[in-house]
Amino acid sequence: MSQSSKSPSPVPTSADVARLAGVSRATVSYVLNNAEAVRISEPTRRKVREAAEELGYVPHAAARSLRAGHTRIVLLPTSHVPIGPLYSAFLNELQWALRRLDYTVVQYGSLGLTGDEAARAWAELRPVAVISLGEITLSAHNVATLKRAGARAVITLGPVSVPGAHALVMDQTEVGARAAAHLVERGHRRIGVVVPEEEGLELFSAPRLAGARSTAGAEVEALPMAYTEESAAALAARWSSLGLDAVFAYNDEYAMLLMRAFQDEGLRVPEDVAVMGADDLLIGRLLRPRLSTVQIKMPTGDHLASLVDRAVREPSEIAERHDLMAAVAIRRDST
Amino acid sequence: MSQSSKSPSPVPTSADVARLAGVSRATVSYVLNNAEAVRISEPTRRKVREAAEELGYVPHAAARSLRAGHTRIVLLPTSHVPIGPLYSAFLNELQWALRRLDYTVVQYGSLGLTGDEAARAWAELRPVAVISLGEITLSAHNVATLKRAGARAVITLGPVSVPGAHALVMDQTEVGARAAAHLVERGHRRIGVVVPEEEGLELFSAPRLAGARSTAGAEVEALPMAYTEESAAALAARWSSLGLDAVFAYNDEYAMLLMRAFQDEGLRVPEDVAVMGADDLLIGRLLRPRLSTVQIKMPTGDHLASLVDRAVREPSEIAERHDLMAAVAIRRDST
DNA sequence: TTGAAAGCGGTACCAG
DNA sequence: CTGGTACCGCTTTCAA
Repeated sequence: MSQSSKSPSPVPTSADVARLAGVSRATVSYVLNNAEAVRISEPTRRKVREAAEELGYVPHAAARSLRAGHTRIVLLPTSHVPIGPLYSAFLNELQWALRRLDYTVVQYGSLGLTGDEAARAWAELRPVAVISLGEITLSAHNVATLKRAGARAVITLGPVSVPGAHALVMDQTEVGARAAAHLVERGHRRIGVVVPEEEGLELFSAPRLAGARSTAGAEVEALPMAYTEESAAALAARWSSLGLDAVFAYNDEYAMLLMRAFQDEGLRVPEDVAVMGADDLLIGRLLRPRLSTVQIKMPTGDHLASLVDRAVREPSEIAERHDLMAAVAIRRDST
Repeated sequence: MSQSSKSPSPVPTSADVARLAGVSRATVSYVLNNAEAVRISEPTRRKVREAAEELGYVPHAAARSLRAGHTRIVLLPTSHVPIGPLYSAFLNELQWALRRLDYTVVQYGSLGLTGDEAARAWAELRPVAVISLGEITLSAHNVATLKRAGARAVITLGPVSVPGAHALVMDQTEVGARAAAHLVERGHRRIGVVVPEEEGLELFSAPRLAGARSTAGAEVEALPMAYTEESAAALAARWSSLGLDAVFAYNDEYAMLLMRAFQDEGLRVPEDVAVMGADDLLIGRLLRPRLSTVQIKMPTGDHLASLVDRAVREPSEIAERHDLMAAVAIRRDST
C-alpha cells in the first residue's frame, strides 16, 4: 500500500542516464556498448560515462536479450543427489569453462518433474543450449520443444541418445565391463556388483551393473548396499553365504567402506575376496591393500564446453554421437 | 535480409496463440495464467488452450519479468575450487530447497573478477537475492549496487560481515579453535596446522588456522601441503625435524592422506603424533586408528532457503547477523 | 554526430 | 466477457 510510486531509488535505467547526461537513450546505448558503427564525440562519451557512473547504472540483462532475440544461457539440469567427486569436479570444470566462453550457466533443479514439465520450465528461460546428464528422460518431443524455444543445442551426456539431440556418450556400461573383465582375468567367476541404495544413482549404477553382466565368463549378482557402515557390515556378515569370490563395489568410496567391513569381519582381501573400485580416487591408493580400480578418462570441462560452443555456433557441424569416455582397469593390491 | 518474416518456425509467441485461437493477446494471457480477476467463458478457454498446445507455446521468462519488474532469480556465485564434500552437499541441498520455493538458481562463476566487476555482472541479472560464500570480497558499495538493482537480500556466508548485507555467519575460526583446544586438552602443545596449497581454499583454511592460533596453551605452526601423496610424504619425512607433537590436518581428507604418510614413515599415531581432522566424514571412521575430528553442524539447506525466502519477503525482518554453525570435537583413536 | 521511434514478448488497466 | 493499448528497458534502423 505505502509502496508508492515515489520510492526513493527505483532501478536506474538508460533513460535516467540519458536525462542526466543530457542526451538521448540511443546515444547512451552507443557509448556504453562501444558501438563501432557510430562515431560519438569524446565530450559526449565522457558525459554519458560519468552519468552512468554516478547513478550506478547497470543494464538489464533480460531487456537486452529480449530485444536481441536470444540469450547466452546454458541450462544445466541438476539432480539432487551427490554424484561423487569425479563427476562433481567435472561439472564444476564445465561450468567454469562455459563462463569463460561468456555463457551464463543456470543450474536448474528438476526434481520430480516429468520430461514434459521439465522441458517447458527450461524452455521458458530460452536457453541457447541444454546439457542434460540424464536425471530427466527427454523424449524427442521434449527436445523439439526446447529447440523451438530457441535452443541451438540439446546435449545428453547419458548412454541413451534421444532423437534430435546431440548425444555425447559417456557410457557407464564400459566401466562395469572393464571391472568384470579384470576380475575374470584374475581368475574370479562369481562376482558381486554393489548397487547403491541411494536414490538417483541408478543413472550410473544400472549401466555399470549391466556392463558387468555382459562380460563373458562372469556370473554376476547384484548387491544392494547403502553408503553407511551398518549396511556394509550387514553385507559383509552374510558374505560367506553368498558364494561369491569377488566384488565390484560401484566406486572407490563404496569399495573403501566395504573393504573395511570385510576386514572387520575377518575376511582377507584379496585372498578371500577380491575388491574392485572405480573412479581412481586418491583414497584408493591410501588404503591397505591398495585398491584396484577402474580409471575413467573423462573429457575435460574445457573440451565439452568448446564442443557446446561449436554446437551453438554451427548446430549442424557436430556429429550426432560422439564418444567421450574411456575406461581402463588399474590393478593394485586388492584383486 | 532473407530472415524474412515468414521463417517457418520462429519461437511462437502469445500473439501467435491469439491469432490461431481467434482471440486477443490479453485473453490468451488471462487464460494461461488462470487470472482470477477476470471471467472467461469455457469455450474460449478451451480454444486458447488448444491453440497453445498445438503451437507448443511456452511463455518467455525474460519478457514476463521485464514486465513484472522483478525476477525470482537467486544468484549463487561459485568458486572454481572443489570445496569438499560437506559444503558441496550443503550447497546442493540449498539449491534444491530454493527451487522448491520456486526460485531460479543461477550459478555464476566469478573467477578472477574484482568485487566491482562481479557485482555489476550479477546485477545485470536483477537477482532477487545473492548468496555469497565469500569467494569474492564484497564492499559496502558493491552491496549497494546489488540492492539498487533490485536485490532484496544480499547474504554472506563467510565470517566477515559486509555493511548492508545480511551476514549468516558460518565461522570457520571456531573449527580451528575446537581442534586446537582438543589437542591441548589431550596434552599436546606444539601443534602443526595443515594449510592446503590448493588455491581457493584459503576461505576455509585461513580462519581455521587463525582459530587454532588463538587457542590458549597452543603453539601452532602453519604447514603448507598439497592434496597429493608426494606432498604428504615430504611433510612426513621432515616431521621429526619440526619438533611438533600433533597436527590438525585441515579436514578429514587431508588427515587421511597425512596419516598414511606418517604410517609409511614409521611414525605411530597417536603415540608419536596425534592427528585431528575436520568435517566428520564417513572415511574418518573407517581409518585405523579411527580419526578424531571436528564435527561441523551445518544448517540444513531448507533452513537457509527459508531464511532467504523470509529475507526476500520482508527484508527488514531478518537480523543482520545470525549464527548458523556450531563445531564440536569428537575424540576417536587418533588423538 | 545525435535523436525519434519501432519493436522484442508479456501483463494489466480501461473501455466496450 | 473480451479487445485495445500502454508500458517494462534496451537496441537499432532511419532521419535530421
